[in-house]
Amino acid sequence: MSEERAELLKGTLDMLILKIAALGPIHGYGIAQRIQQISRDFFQLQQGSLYPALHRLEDRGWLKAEWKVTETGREGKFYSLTRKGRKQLQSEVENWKKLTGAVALILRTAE
Amino acid sequence: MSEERAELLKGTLDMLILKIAALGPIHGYGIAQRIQQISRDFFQLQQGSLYPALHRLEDRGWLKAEWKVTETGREGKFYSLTRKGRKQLQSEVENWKKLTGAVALILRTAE
DNA sequence: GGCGTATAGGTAGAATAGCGAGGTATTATG
DNA sequence: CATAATACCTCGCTATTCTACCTATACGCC
Repeated sequence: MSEERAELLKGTLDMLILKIAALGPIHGYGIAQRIQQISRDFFQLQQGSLYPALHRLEDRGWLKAEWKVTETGREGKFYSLTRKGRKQLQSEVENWKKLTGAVALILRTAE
Repeated sequence: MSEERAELLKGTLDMLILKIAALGPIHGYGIAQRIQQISRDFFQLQQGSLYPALHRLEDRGWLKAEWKVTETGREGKFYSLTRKGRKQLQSEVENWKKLTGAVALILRTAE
């Protein structure tokens, strides 16, 4: 019954991954670490969510991947945004702002 | 290919319904209308989402329902928050703030 | 040398949410 | 009398996320 569950990300995952990848080529494992660090441990991205998401984004033509060697000397799949991915990120951010704005309107409603 | 799709609510639906119901007993159809109005048409709650959600919230003991007659003279199922529902709403709002805060941190990250 | 941990990749199956499409019935309006 | 709006509902599909697994390599430590 201990409620220490790892906080989940409701549909924002794609946007967050695209945003991190937009900062420069980065491998999957690194994306998860970055998201966790920047969010101050709020988001704890599971590998079972991470990798399927990366493949999904690649399939949709928003990310492209390239195998390279990391600083730590192992093989890693480095992802970067395509032009389509950059557009997608823009539109997702825009929609996110509208959505949070709409939610705020409702939450602000007084009794 | 016209992109006039009805905007969706990513996991915020329960919170929004609870919030509207917290304003006073209201029937399902009215909840959908209110959400749409207050959000300035951003959220267009479909009935196929609405009613299953209401039943879900009732099953979990967050809403209680009562049949009454509406102002327009028909039968309607009026929902109001239980004590548990009030707690749930509080915690969902709190979590929502944390989540949007965490997302903001990541989106704010400069190139 | 051997062991554990962190790093790096992945899959499979289950649960869940939301949506589209369909249905019923009543009241109001032209 | 037909249509729109109100009010309730269900079924089946899809997409997303999670849990639980699996593999392999590099590094530090005993």
